[in-house]
Amino acid sequence: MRIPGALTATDLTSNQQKTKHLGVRERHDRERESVSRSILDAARELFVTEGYQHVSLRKIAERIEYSPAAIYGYFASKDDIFFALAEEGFRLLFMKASDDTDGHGDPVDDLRRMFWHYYEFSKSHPEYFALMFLDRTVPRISRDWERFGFIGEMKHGMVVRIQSAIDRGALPENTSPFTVFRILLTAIHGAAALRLCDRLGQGEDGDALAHAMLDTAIQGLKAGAATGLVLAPCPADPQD
Amino acid sequence: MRIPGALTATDLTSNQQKTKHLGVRERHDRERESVSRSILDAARELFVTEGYQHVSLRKIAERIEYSPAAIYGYFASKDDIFFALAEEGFRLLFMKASDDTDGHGDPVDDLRRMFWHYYEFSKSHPEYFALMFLDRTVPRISRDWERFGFIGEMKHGMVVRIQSAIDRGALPENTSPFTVFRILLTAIHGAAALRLCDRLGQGEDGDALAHAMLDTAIQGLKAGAATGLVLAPCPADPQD
DNA sequence: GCCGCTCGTCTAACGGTGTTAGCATATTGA
DNA sequence: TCAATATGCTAACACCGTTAGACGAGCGGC
Repeated sequence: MRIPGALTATDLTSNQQKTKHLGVRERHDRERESVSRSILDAARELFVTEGYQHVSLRKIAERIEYSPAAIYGYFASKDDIFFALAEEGFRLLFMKASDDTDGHGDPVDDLRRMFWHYYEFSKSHPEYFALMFLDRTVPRISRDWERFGFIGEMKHGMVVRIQSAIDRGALPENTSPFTVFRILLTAIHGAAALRLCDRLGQGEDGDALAHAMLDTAIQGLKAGAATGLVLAPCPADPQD
Repeated sequence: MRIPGALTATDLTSNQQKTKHLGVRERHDRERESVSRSILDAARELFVTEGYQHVSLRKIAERIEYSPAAIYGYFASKDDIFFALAEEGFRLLFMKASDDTDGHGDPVDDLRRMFWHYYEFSKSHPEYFALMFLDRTVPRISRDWERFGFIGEMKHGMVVRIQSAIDRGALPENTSPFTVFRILLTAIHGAAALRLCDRLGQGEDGDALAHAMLDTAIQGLKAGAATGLVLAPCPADPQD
């Protein structure tokens, strides 16, 4: 067994003996995580270059110089690898979206930028995006929404920012921030999905479409298309 | 060789001899089409019940009581079967959308119903819809848009209806019907895709979201969010 | 009527997939 | 030193899309 980039067991033998048996399990855990990490890294790189569908466990195993069966010591199935990568994807999207918590400029512009990140993410990390929001072959992801607890926090943060924009006059007063969240996400998702699934007309500008779609939806909300309407907030969310 | 529902060769032997060699090719063609039809029927039924990804040529072959290899006499590849089904799907969507060419009631309502069909189609024919608008594993479909010539006609018909709605005051005068088409299609596509890909919150009402999204987009266009903006009409379309 | 020929189907296989069983081995704790 | 555990491996199972080659039925021309 070779674990690239990690200390081998023999390197630490003397240290381990000095400290009796303390830290042995920790080293084990570290080694396990190292292999697990390399599996995920290999899978991610292969997804980006070869495309989700054409990546096999054998290719991943070959890349990390392990046997295909060895992977099952770390992940229960191929789905589980995708699952772990999806979590990384959500953290990535969350980081991108939260690093410009402006909230002091034009509130409409704030709304726009908030959801534009979603579209940008679909371009910069297409494989992650497909995994998280498009793919119908990894069904468990939708059943385990709540397993990613931080998604709730992420959503909550955006709802707060939306409420702030409403308070600053960007949208009519009696507009539900949940509804705004849903509507704008749906709008930008439509543009992102059409572009990523290659369903635009030939030569059509996806960016222009996404921009126009977002503007149109915001304008529609501004005109009060959804005032008084409350699209149920996800029950899994903290009701606040 | 058994072709269910079709006359066997021996049944027609006497007739063929009476008319010398006339009609032999026609019978051949009929038989070919009958088998081809049964392949498509089996594939469609299996897609609906088992889901696109889990249908194999072997299952299709078993269903029609042929060997897997026999299918290759009718379709060059598994992709080609999907391709043929996609064409059926577009014709289906076209029929549904064109059977209520109203154009005399409320023009806004006319717009709404026009695109609501798209959403309804995504519910009534999810496998067709996924094939036509979501799936990223059948890449040739996007490269061969123009192979479905009638899609151009379909689009044209909708653009005409949109222009009619504009003329009747549903939207500002200097609004491009192409832009309206693109925007509303994107909006309703977002809702349909989120629902079909199972990415809504648990218990969230997809219909309500789709309705609100469509209304919001129409309201936004009404408010002039896209006046003067021309999202390039697909070059493959007849420029009119 | 007989002989090539075409056509359609079959069996068998190739190279691939996700996954599992069982064996070997190295490292652990006593 | 010895049993136990962990973790890798090989080999296989049951699939997949696809192809090569054999076989046989029906056809057109002689």
